[in-house]
Amino acid sequence: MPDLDLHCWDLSYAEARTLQTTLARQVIQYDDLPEVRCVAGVDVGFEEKGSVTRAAVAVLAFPGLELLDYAVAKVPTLMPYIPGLLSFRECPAILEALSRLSVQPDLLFCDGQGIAHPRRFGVACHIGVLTGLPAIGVAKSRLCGKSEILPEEKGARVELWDDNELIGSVVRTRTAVRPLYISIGHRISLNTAVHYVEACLTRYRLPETTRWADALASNRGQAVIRANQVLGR
DNA sequence: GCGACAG
DNA sequence: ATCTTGTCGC
Repeated sequence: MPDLDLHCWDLSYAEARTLQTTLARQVIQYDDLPEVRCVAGVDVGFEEKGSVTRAAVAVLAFPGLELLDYAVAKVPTLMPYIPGLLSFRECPAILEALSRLSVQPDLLFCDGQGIAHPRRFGVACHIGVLTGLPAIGVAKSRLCGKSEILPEEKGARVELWDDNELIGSVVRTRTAVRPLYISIGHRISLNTAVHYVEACLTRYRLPETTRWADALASNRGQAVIRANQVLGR
């Protein structure tokens, strides 16, 4: 095993790509997760014209989806957004937020791709491998790969392929809305990943995990108040 | 050389 | 991602 500095984030783009290719071999692409009693969603936003990265994590009970815990972290932004290198920009803040949780999730939903990535190492894989947590990539748009036309009805699902590899699923979570791109992050199979995403849906395009994280990460403090009410404080 | 391109 | 209100459509 090479001596890698996994927590050095200000890398050259070439170094970052090489690290992705190396770490991709550590992704576990089959089901290796405990009984799922709580799931978490992560979301990242930016402040101060992008100089500050803000990450929010929301932990929900499963399958009830009640909010159990949450955490928000702000750290200086070190990398710009480069397609394919998103995780190097967002991971520091996400890891900090995860470390502040008092309830650790059994499964993590990440905004962005898992293995549906040019080097099979999107942000969901990066967070999964570094934390050891089972993780799923839940992206709102496509980074790479091709798929057949997706029917308009809720529940429709087609495979996402790239370079003769099955890298993800394109899933219609509501009728006539843009689909979600779901892929393996770590310690879970594609079918199980899609199963859990669908189990966290209510009446919206995004799973509740992501919706809670979005609300907590947004600038309006209303969400935090709501969170405190739910937590009984 | 010409697009494509998670958030 | 972010700047931002009301508005059109299923």
